[in-house]
Amino acid sequence: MSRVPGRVSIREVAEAAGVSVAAVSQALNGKGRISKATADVIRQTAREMGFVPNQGAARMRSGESLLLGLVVTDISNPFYAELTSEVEDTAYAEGYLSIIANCHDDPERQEALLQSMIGQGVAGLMIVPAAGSMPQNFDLIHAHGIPFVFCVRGITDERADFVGFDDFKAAYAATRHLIELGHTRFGVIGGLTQTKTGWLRIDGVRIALRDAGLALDEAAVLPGPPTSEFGAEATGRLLARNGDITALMCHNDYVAFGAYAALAGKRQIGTDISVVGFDNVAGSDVLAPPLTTIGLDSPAIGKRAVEVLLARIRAGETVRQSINLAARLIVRGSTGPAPSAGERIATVTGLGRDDQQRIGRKRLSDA
Amino acid sequence: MSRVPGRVSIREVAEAAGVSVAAVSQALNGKGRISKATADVIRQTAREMGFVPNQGAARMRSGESLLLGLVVTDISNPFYAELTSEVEDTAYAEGYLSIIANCHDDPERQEALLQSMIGQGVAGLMIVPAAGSMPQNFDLIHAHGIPFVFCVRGITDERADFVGFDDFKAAYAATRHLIELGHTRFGVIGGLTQTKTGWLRIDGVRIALRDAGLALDEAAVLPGPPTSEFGAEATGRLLARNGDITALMCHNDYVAFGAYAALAGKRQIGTDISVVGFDNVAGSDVLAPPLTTIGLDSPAIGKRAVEVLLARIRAGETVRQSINLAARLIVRGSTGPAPSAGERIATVTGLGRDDQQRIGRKRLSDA
DNA sequence: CTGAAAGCGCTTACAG
DNA sequence: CTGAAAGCGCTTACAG
Repeated sequence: MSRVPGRVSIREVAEAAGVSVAAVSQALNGKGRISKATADVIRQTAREMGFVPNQGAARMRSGESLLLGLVVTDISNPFYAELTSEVEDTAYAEGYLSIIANCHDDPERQEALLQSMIGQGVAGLMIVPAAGSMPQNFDLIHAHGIPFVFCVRGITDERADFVGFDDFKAAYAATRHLIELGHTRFGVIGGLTQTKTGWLRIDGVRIALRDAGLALDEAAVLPGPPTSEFGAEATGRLLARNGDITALMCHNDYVAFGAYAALAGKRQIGTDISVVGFDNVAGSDVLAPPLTTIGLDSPAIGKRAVEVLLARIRAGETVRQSINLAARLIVRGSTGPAPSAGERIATVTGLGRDDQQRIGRKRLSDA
Repeated sequence: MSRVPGRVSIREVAEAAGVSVAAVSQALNGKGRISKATADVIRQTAREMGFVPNQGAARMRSGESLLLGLVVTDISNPFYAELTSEVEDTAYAEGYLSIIANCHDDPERQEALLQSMIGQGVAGLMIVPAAGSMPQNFDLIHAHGIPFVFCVRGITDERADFVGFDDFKAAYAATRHLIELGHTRFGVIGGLTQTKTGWLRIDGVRIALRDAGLALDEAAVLPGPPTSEFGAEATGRLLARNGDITALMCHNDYVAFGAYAALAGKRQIGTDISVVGFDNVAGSDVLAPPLTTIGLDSPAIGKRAVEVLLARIRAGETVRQSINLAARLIVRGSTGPAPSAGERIATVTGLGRDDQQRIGRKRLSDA
């Protein structure tokens, strides 16, 4: 009925080559015992006829799939665009095609997507879990015996692998940097405490201070949404209540953008107060002063996710792993010596702006 | 063998619900004559059992597919990331899943991808053809009766639809802008003349000048690769041979970046010489001076491509269409009055840098 | 309104 | 080394 006239089946190839369909299947897949001569004839015939095996039929019979699924928040976000691109490249190199989709942080859409991907027969799934996802949102995948790996955002789900960044270590390193510049009074803004990422980043600051014999004033910790609006508001509150802080750790760069706005005309960033962001988003390097931040290597996440997934698909049951790639501190003009530290160091910037632009998207080294 | 234990088939649902497999199929697809009562029981049973229909099997029998394929140059390129994201969103809204892949401008990889996608049973394909693609590279798709649409880059292939930008009109508009500023001596650099895009952009300049009663000095037209390296080199040659030009049309922003480098210390951009780019890539708004360029609305391309493809899939054979979306001239500081025009206008910028950043990724209105 | 059966295009034991 | 047949999970005429 909707049978396409042009589509040639394995049977037609078999007839044209004068062999059985089994012979064609074996010749094309290099399996079974077939003489080299017959196999060559068959392959040649298949090529001439424009034969493309129906993978759905093959998958149905053999149970083997050459399809991987990836669900991210939003492909157009540069961070995920890079992750996605690398996932596709890595999967392709291993012979897999990728079904890719946006969930837009909507758990329901995420669930619908996952179900559709299962229906298409994916061999495995990579998921950046939508905000608010619960382990039971992934029951269907598990019931179907499909391996899956969480990326970037962790979910406490012992059935899946995880590949992400070490938020704790990154926050710890950024805090060390500020401590070394002589800062002792810290503020921390942004980050939802119901998320692991939110907690870990705050903990990194807390523990780094403790390890240096300093204490984090818990009144100067203002958790909240990861937005520039919140950043501005929280900074305003901090200035009113804890006006003596000299170091401001922001949950991410957007929160830091808000902090910049709130500090304008009140404090000199990099001199009176040092500000640190997280993510190294586009624009963070062209602020005045450029923002010190944490660079995350999103392609590395994508690559590792595919590797972990394929290992599980191919090896079957193995021990679950949680992989945290190190992030990189990018020191720019927004951090400087604490004002109390008498002497003023001339310039504390990492890469100049020109360097940043030249390095461009692939600016981060693999950790 | 590799039969997954958890996977439940339509037969198991039928047994559990005490009906035939045909009844289950009809109930789940809303086809055939089934009493509402039975259908409800069946649907409930299927849900409880976590039944997910195997689309490969369904496709094999019905010939209907819910899979679309998209091949772009590089998903991590922001332009394609936005296009890709919009394609996925639009396809999802219509019930389709998207297989997405990078071809990295490699025609062989493109062909391999296309073949794999056919094997997976895509209902239609969207392709940004790899540089150097020939119509015969798409014979396989055509032979399989799969509708396809070219995006962004046109290929002279009457079997496919096309959705892209109107390069000619855009170049024409940019040239008009410069003519209105009093420029009469133009240089044009970059763009491969074996590509349609290359020709159309140059033609736009040529015809706009002719329509204004001016002539383009063909000696000041230097086609070449769309890179900043070529931009710098070509600008150097132009300065030596046609030092009197006051307006420089660049094939794209990267070529313009090269022109900036070559002009440094020799001409004041926006005063001595006006420069126009194409694409509004990241960074074009933070140059000194910010670059006047053409903004392309990549999400609009993606959306239209899906619409055109679905129309063909659903309606079967209809007349082929070629859709050119208008681009938008973004006037910034790199274009100003021609130096001969006595009086100097204070500032000629479009959006300020802050506006640009605020508008961000979705900066372009749909044409 | 419902069920039994054929068949979509493959792969895989199983005979020869 | 090669072929005939069963069966993967669906949908669709076709009987009842």
